[in-house]
Amino acid sequence: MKNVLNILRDHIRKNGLKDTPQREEVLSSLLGIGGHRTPDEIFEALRRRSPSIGRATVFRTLKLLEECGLAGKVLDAEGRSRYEFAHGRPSHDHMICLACGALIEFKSRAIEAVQNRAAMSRGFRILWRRHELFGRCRRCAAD
Amino acid sequence: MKNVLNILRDHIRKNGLKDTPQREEVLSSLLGIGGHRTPDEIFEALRRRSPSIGRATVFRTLKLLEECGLAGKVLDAEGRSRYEFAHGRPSHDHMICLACGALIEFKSRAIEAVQNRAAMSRGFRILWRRHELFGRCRRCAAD
DNA sequence: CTTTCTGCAAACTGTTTGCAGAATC
DNA sequence: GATTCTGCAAACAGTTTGCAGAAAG
Repeated sequence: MKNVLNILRDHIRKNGLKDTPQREEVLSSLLGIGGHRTPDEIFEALRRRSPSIGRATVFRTLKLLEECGLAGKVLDAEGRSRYEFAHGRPSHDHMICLACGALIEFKSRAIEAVQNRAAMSRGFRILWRRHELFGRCRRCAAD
Repeated sequence: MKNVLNILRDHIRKNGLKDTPQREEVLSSLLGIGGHRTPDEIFEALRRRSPSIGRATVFRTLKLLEECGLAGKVLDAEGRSRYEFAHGRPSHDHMICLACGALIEFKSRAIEAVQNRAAMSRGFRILWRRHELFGRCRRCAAD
């Protein structure tokens, strides 16, 4: 937790930005509630502790966290963005249950290898990936 | 072309819907302009031939085409939806150039195999997939 | 002649932006 | 003190919906 905060603070200092309580609160909220959250979920969670926080600040801060690698963005089945805490976590893919909304992470070296090979052969340089499987999780599989 | 129209007509009849010129025009426009298009691009293209067409009709019809398997939806880098003509085409993945917006399709049996294996082992049933690589295409690779 | 469809405008959702005052450096 | 940040409200983009009249079956 301390080191994560420091990553944020370093990024802020290096870029001549300002260290504000709101920015640290958004980060700790993202860390605290865990999982894959919409900006609004994070906003509502924060609002309980700091009722004066604004929705725009949450959006702006999540973008900032994304820039310094502390947060990752996933698009859910409807194209809404969801953020997850991302630092130090290997890149991973998602299975998204259309029935209950569960987000299951998985990772596969094999997929990355194939991605890299496909990109290479077309002269394409990958900057980031979106790999999401939509369907039904084990619990919802029995319709 | 004839057979594609018939797929649409069959779907319409089977579901007690009505066959309208607008619906056939949206389909032929999607076919005609090709590629991956936003609803608005299709709307504007159609408007040149049929100035009275409404934006809502295009949205409603694209959803209809998706239901009968004639159109597929991809989310672009910003999360906007783009449609492509889909009938009879094997499922495929996309590389999206962040510099010029080019959409490159590719397909890999290996990726599908890994996807299926990963899903299977977690009791997950895949209904559809989203697999998009974002980066720079060959032409834009030299920054 | 019943039901569905269209085009329009208004509503809605998720996100961004302009601004005046507050906080940080 | 200069600059950045916040919270608010308004703006915005993409998409959906309610409705009255038009078209299809």
